[in-house]
Amino acid sequence: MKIDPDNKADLSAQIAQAIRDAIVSGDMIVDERLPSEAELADQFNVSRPTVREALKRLAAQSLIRTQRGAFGGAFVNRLSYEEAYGQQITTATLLLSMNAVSFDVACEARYALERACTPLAAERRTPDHLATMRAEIHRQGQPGLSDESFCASDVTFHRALVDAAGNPVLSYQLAGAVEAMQPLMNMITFTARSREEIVGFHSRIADAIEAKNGPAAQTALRELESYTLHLARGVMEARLHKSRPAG
Amino acid sequence: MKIDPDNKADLSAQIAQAIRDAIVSGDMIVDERLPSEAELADQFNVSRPTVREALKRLAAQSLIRTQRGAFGGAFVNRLSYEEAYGQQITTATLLLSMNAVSFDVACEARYALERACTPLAAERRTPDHLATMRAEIHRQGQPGLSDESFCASDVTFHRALVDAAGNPVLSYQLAGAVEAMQPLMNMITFTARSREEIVGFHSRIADAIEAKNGPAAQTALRELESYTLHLARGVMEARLHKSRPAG
DNA sequence: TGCTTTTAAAATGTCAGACATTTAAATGTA
DNA sequence: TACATTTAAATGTCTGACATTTTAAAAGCA
Repeated sequence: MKIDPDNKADLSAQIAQAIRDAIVSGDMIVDERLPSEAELADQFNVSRPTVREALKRLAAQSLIRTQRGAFGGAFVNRLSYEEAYGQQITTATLLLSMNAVSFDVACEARYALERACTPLAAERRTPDHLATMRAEIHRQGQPGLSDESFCASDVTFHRALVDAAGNPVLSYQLAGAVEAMQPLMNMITFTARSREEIVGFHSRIADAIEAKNGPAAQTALRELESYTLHLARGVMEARLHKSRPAG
Repeated sequence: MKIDPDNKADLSAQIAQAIRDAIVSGDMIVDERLPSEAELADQFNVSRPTVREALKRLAAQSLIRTQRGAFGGAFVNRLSYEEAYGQQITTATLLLSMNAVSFDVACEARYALERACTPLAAERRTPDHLATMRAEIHRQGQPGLSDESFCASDVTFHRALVDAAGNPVLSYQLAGAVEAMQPLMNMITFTARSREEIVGFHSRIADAIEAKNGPAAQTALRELESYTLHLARGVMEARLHKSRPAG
């Protein structure tokens, strides 16, 4: 594990990259302990603060975890699905907000991914998944539910649908797309009428999944996508008129 | 922007979180300059090295970039798709290798996501996308191509397919799944016969996309998935027998 | 001997201050 | 005016120190 002395980039970045490579390539295995900060500083011929900056970079990516005390140190971290979800969501959220991805594009991606899960979900769904979906549908029908809670319930419903596919990689991939869209969804104020419609779609989806009818679920999802887009466009238009009252 | 003095966690982690929140929530906008390290140190009542560790954490997530010199400093970074791809790929690769996701699961996820793109790709593909796909198919037919190059070409082909959908969010989502699987794919040694078959599937997919026939492309993808799984199982089995020659 | 308490050591976490390097603006000069 | 020089502000790095946490070993005691 060496660094290029001619490189102009930050030493801490180079060191982080060297260690990252060692981890990703499998040279360092899960739970293996890295040399202490002092030892790393010696190895790379840098000071301890520089090494620490490098380690913090890796910690930010959940590649390592640190433990204080004697026989503590930095250890290669087993990346859990939870941590991966978190990073995925942060990245997706930023990507959506900063690149000003349109609602249409995000919506399209989300439902396309979700439809990819439905055939598997229809095949493999457990009573647990169905129960979660039914419970959320029930909650969504409650009057007095805030828009935020309605959206949160919506997310839970769709996650249950995705999880029903029984493929953690798909769940991980979709977590970002679905959760990153939540702020955008929250901007939509759901009238009683639109909630009723959405609950209808959800019921159709749950029914289809229960009946192991993948294509029916896909059709319902497709219609839900159209409806969501329709709602969003209404909101955008209203906002546009509001900001230009003369036009 | 404040931190909890009673919190036991690393100060640098808390500071990073505070700044991250400010960025994600939109309190700090793209290209806005953060206070200098010295000023941040004052604000948070910590030393400069601690602030620096926090900033390195954010830099590792591409949330900020730093610039040296007068009027330099840390700036809120516009997360580019390229950077997001990179992080996505690193995370997905680790997730696959560390959690020992089976080839079957990864394969299933990849093709499910890819099939989600095909209807859009069939609708929107440009001559450019078709040309890329054809070029890669041609390359894959060349004798003397190494397995690594064959796999790389395979990745390029599938990325072109995904990009043809014209939805950057989908492209981003899939980059991880497809590229993270490459090391696993590289383990498979492709015989002349299997290459021929794969090229056949690829041609069918390209033809279907060109003909704007989404369902046909999906069918071909489904068969390609089965075939890939078949090849992989053969390799796994051979490896198993090799490691237990007595059995 | 066996258990509990104390102690010491090793590691990370934090701080202070200094110097090096880079960069762009401000200044001076032909 | 155009170019070279200076200067100031910021990050990058180093040294050395102290604080805190944690564990293992040593010491003390029944």
